[in-house]
Formats: sequence, C-alpha cells, structure tokens
Amino acid sequence: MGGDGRPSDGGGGGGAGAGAGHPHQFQYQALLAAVHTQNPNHSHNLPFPLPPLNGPGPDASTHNAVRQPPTPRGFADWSASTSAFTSLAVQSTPSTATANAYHYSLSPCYAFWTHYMLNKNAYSYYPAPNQEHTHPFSLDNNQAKDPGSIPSFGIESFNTTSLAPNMSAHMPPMEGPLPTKEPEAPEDMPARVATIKDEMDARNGVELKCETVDALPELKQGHESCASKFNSGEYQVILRKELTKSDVANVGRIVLPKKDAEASLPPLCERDPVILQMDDMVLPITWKFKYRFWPNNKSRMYILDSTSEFVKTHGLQAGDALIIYKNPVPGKYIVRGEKAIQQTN
DNA sequence: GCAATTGCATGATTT
DNA sequence: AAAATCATGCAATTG
Repeated sequence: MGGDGRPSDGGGGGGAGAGAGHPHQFQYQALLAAVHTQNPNHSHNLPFPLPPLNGPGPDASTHNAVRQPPTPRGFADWSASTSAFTSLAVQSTPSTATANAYHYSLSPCYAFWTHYMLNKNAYSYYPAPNQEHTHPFSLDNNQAKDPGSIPSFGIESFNTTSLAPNMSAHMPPMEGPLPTKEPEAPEDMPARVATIKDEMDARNGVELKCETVDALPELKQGHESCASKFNSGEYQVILRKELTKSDVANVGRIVLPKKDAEASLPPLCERDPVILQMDDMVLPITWKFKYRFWPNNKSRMYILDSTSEFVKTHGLQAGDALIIYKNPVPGKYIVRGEKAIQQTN
C-alpha cells in the first residue's frame, strides 16, 4: 500500500518503536499511561472513554502484555492527546457544516482538565520530530498568524466568544444519525461501543437547548451568551463507523456509511480518490486516507482506503469504531479509533 | 509467479 | 415487497 496509508509524521525512527510491535505503539501506550496516571478519574472528565492501558491491538497480548510505565517524557507524549483536545476546544466551525453533524460540547470540568494538563506541560512542549502537518496543537503557528484566533494556554481559552463565531447551519446534536444501534438487550452483548449519543446524553442536557440557536441565525446575536458559553468547546462528529471484520482485515479499507460520507466528506464527482488528511486524536500523526467510491448497483459504496496502519496502530478490531470529527483546519479532519468497551457483568 | 492492491458482484440485512 | 445499503468474497490488475 505504499506510503499512502502511512502517517505523515515521518517518525518511524527515533527509537520510539524500540521493543514495540509497531513504531507508534510505544508512544500510544505512553500517552495512555500518562493520561491514566495523571487523571485517574478521566472517565468523568474526558469526552470519551480512554482505551485500556494494555492495548492496543493484536500485539497487545504479546508485546504489550506488561503495562507500559509512564514514559520519561518531554511533551511529545502529551502533545498527542492535548493537541486534539485543544483543537476541539478552540474550533471555530465553518458554515459548511453538514446537516447530520453532531455537536459535542465539552463540559467545564473537561475544559478544566485540559487547562490543567496544558499548563502542566506548557513549558516542556516540543513538537514531534519531523512533524510535517499542522497538527491542531501547533498553536505557535496559528498564533503567529492570528494571535487573536487561538488563545494561549489557559482555561479562558475555552470560554472566549471570538473563537467560534459561527454556529449556524448545524443540526441539533441529537438529530444526527447514529449508525450504531443500541442492542435491545445490552446484557446479551459481550461488548458494546459507547456511542457519541451515550456520551452526550450523559453530559449535555441543557446544552442542547442552547444549540437550537443554530436554527435561528438571526437570533445569534441575542443569544450570544448562550452560544459563546458552549460553542467555544464544541466539536462535531461527522461520521462514525462501527468496524466490521472486513474493515479491520488486512485489506486496509473501511466501508463508510453512504449517508454520512456524502453529507460530511468532500464530494466525489469522479472515480479518482481524494486524499483526506486526518489528524489522529490521540497520536501526533496525520493520516492520509484515500477516499473514493465504487459503483454499486444504482448506488455507490464509499471507501476509506489505506487504513491498515491506522487500524494496526490503534489495535482496532471488529466492533470497535472509527470516528471522524470536523477539524478547524479546512480540508482536514480528526480521526479517532474507539475501542469497544467491555461490559463487566 | 507471487503478493498486494483494486474493482466489482453478490447476497444479507435494513429501511 | 421493493429498494437501498452494506459486508464480504473473489477476480482482475499491478508491482
């Protein structure tokens, strides 16, 4: 599959992969270990559950059977997680948002967690080696260009009105399709994926009302306080796919839900694939996936190609999920591999 | 010739 | 019941 599926961090070397089954696994584990260690109550503060420490992937039973200790680290291992979080927090949503985009508002406690972690590491940050992309954490670049657009580290970063000027054209968060069906008898399911809906159900509440401002753009000024309160910390899930066996097989392609793909990803007018750059939410990596379609009967099948590295790196298996978020950087996205949560009954 | 990749067809499932 | 969607297998192509 050549280089298309490889992350563009260029960081295959550097010894990060020493002893690990994959160059990213060590760092991945280090990230997770750090998050778990620093914030054992993360489940209450993060907008999604963290993967288990002993992940990821098929190699976990061998290479990662022993829990990785927190790395002797600078900021590289933090930059991955906080970068994505930061980008989400400061995201200004373009008006091209799609009809079925979800909203996701970060709660104050989560903003505080992010604030804490960012400040904790603010002076030890260094960019990942050979990081060619403009990862969301690359605040220095953005600040240089537009000091007003990206705030400095601090909790006020998540409460400034100016960061997210546009809330229009979004559907209310609960209106979006959620491909994953809730089992009628969850206890019968050995594992399930915690859906975005679950997460939002658990935390949003009042926030939903505020986002009805979207449907009334003329009222945005009058509702600015409400909008600014939540908009500064929102991000949108534009596509979620529960992975199948064939998705995580070695073929390295993931079938995307047609509805979400057409609604939220760039239109494919021709058969030529489109390269989609997606920042990893957890790792300091920009993935480059080929997005294309096949004719299928009278319809189309939408395919995300060159995904094998992503799947391997995150140790994704059937039942896990691929989640694509909007990225404040035009033409880029944020991607996350979501491990299914084992139900312990 | 082989492995990897790509494209398509078909059948199952869902709407 | 029909149409749409999607998972997956397999043939064709490519390196």
